[in-house]
Amino acid sequence: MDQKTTRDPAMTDVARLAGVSHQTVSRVLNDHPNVREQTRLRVRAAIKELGYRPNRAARALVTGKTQLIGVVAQNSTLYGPASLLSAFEEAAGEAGFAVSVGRVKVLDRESIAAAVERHRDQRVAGIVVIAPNSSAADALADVPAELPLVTVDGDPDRSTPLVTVDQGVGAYDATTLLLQAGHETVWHVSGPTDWFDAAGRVHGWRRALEMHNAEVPPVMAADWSAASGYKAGQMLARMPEVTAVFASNDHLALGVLRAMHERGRRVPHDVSVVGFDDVPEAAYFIPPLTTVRPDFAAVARETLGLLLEQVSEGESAQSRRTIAPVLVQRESVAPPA
Amino acid sequence: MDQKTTRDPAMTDVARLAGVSHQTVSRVLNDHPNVREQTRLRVRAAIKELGYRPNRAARALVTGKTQLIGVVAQNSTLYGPASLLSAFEEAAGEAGFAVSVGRVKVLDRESIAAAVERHRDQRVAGIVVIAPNSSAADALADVPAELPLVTVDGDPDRSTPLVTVDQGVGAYDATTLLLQAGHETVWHVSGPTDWFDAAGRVHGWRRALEMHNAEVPPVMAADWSAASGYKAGQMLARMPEVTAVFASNDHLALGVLRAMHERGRRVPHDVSVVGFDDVPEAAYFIPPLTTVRPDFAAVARETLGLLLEQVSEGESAQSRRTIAPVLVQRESVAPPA
DNA sequence: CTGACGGGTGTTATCGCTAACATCATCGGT
DNA sequence: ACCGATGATGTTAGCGATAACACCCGTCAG
Repeated sequence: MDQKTTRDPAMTDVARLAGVSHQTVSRVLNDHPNVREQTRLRVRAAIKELGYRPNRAARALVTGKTQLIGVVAQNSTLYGPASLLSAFEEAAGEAGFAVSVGRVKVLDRESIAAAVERHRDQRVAGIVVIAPNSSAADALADVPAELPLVTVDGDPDRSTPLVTVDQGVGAYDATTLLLQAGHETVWHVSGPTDWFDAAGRVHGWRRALEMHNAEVPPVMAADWSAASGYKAGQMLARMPEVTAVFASNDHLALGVLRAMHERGRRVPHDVSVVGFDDVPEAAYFIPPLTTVRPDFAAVARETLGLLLEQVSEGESAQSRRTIAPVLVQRESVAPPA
Repeated sequence: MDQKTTRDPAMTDVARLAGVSHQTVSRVLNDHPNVREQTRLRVRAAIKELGYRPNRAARALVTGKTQLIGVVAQNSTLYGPASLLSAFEEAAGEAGFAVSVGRVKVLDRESIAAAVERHRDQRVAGIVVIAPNSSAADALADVPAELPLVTVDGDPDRSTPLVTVDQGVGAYDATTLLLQAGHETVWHVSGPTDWFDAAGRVHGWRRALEMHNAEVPPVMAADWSAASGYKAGQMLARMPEVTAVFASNDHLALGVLRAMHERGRRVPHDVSVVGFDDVPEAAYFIPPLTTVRPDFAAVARETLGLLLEQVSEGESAQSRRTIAPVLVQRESVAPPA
């Protein structure tokens, strides 16, 4: 009954059952044109009957190509990167590619290089690096040019193919919303300054202020955590002239919200707050947070597209794609009192 | 200068350079004992000089085995699952295995079966399924028995190899802490009842209450979100007899914290609260949250170990490993007023 | 009527590796 | 000095696919 040692059916088994050569089976599998319809059907039936599944290793060996994409990402559970990764895995899966993730503890040159090496060992068709800060971007210099590579959230000033959320536009829109509500100026609690995302948001915020001839207050630098948002919020809450705050992400915004609340400054009645990311909880903050929503699924799709272009055309297209985020208006913004 | 068409060096190239046969190179690579030290060094040098890297496809073809592990996980950004996945990828990477992640939108039988099929197409050495609820666990019946499989966070009542956090112990400890602080009983805000994690925590909580002859209040069922924690918290805040709450995760706890705060019930002076998960922000909640910390890295290690055991021994060990979480005491627990 | 053409199919070589067996020294025991 | 055991290495045969070419057959133009 049990034939444990029975090996999986191979192409020749299918060929024998269908009464054709294995090469014809291969042609059916790869949709070659010159196969009679009747033969095609016979082969298909045999494949089904045997439960045949092509051996990717054999195919990779002869073609020299795999259907694998390597991703290098930091070992973090921050909402943005995690969502992006998740979306990318889904998009790649739908396109018939498997995704191999190489996690890295810190984004330094050495770790990234090692992760890239591991992926090359696997003969991946291409690599995606989520490189949100400059040390990560630096590490990409080591990647051999012939390996298809796309950077996500990387350095906008570099020439590698890059897909990123348009931080500037998102921040500009958020800031403008606050100014148009009537606020004289908008304060900003920023993410870590060596992150491109954070830098881009600072830039967009400043541009909006300048565009409206508003005073540009000093940037409150923080990391991405609610804790640091809270600290920054405590300072802002003490300053009566602060009536509008744009936080670089929703967790920072949460910290600000809390600090304001503790100080008795009501949001949005006394102070308006806007975040960035639209984390799932944002709609349930008190008050529900107006924020900027990046389309991670779109970023993932574009990344995959750019990578596959390089894979098939061989050329490293010096290309860049930017995804505009949308402003999600909820209840944390109002005109100044 | 540019030899684009030059193919990667193969084993025979290394052999030629080292003046040995390709088989000897293979022996060096696989640490076979019968190779003279001097030869070994010569081969190593040649490998280095050529920048040779073994072709995994060729090896997989002849051995019939890959160094790939498939993971099936839900496409979610919940803290627990995301941390677990991240830790697993790291552990597997260190053990020389690549991880291919198959994301699934919903944990139903069909989606999971499809994801498993995709992994089988890739000839993965084994599969890990993060199966936190019963529909996911049901789907595992379809997985062929010969494929090494480990379930994480799965059904404790099933016979598949399983690694999981000891929800019962964690909940028991949390509840006991509150009882020993002097509270008459402890209320519980639970996660979705079809999740094994949530069920296990309910169980541990109830066991602790019964052990101490405390009254068992009705379970407040919620999902995992802060929003639902807030709703449950609003009810609890209105009930003066409620002095202690154990929430099934930190986000729920956050919602409870907020509801209490709004109602003017101070934590921990009037009401004590304990969470579960120890999310990074938990230490910065107001007040810093006492919670239960699962060791995701340990779960990942055990999962990998169990899987590799199956891979190498062929037998599907009917095994189960449980990781005890630790109670992290911060400032959200105090004796009743 | 014939030869060029092209659609449908089979045959053979090959990818880069490991398994299995073959070969050839070297060595210790009697 | 002979012989089998052992160690170090080479030789050969696949693994399961695709690529390249060969082949057979109609069809159609000249």
